[in-house]
Amino acid sequence: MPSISTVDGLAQLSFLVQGALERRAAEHDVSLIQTRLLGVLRDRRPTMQELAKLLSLDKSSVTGLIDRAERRGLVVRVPSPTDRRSSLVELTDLARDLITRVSAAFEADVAALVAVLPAPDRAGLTDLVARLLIAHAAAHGVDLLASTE
Amino acid sequence: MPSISTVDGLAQLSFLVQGALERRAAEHDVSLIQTRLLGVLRDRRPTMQELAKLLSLDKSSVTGLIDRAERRGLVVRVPSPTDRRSSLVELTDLARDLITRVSAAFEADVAALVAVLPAPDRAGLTDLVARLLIAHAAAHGVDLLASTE
DNA sequence: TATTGTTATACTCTATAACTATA
DNA sequence: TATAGTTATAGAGTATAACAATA
Repeated sequence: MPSISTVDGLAQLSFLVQGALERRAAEHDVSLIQTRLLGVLRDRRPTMQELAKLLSLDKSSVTGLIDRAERRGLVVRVPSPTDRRSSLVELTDLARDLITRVSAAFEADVAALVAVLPAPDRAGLTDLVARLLIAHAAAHGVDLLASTE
Repeated sequence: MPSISTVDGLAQLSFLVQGALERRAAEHDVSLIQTRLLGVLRDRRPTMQELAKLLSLDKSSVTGLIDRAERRGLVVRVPSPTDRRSSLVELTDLARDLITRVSAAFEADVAALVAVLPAPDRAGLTDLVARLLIAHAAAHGVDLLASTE
């Protein structure tokens, strides 16, 4: 059997998983970053500033990102009630529908990927991955990267 | 303990791994796609056409990608000896140096990530991931996605 | 005729710097 | 003065369509 190092294996797996997400998003004509945006907004209503932090982007990049998403009817800017300089960004129902469908397709992809493993091994994998993520989050603070969707 | 589903866990892990690669590449002013390009060229000297297939890009996108890489001294176009319409693309020594350093830093990142697991668990993870990748490659043909570097 | 690669064009995504309007 | 957000600008990355050169 071809031996794969831990590093190579995780790297290849990450390409596989990201590729699946990108493909499923593309089916609905959204990019990976737009998908991440929608995912982040699923349970938040941040300011542009906060969004920039959440996505690790410059504020001017967020302006463009939200402009395009708003033009497509996926998000709306709501004036902040407490600061007249500031806007809050929130999802539209259209976007909620969209991410629900993208998520479902993506989850099916990943489920199919791991379906080749017998159930006990699958459980073992899930456990090991969870331990990695928990240890990483503990070491680096709550990591934003999360929230696929 | 927070329970994480298999799908969510793999998705989050993939963001973590890709983020590390992207960060390390950025330290040397190369993008993720340029890094993938260099990785693919490490053991190949493909035509533009073949490169497009390997990277899942349109041929016109590859023209631009190679233009920019060539301008930076990372690759060269060599006339094909057998077809005067065609060029072969190959790495320069500069690029080999670059990917060696990016790879080393990235591998250290991933090694640090998995270092929290005891050795036997780490071995178990590697084995499970390898089995996933092998099964996937068998089902989908040799998958190009591979070749992190 | 078909294939290889480039060019023209258009759009997304990103950052830096300068700006406006609040605070 | 400092902060929130936008605009102007520049560049990477991507695709489609039309094209030139070669097969």
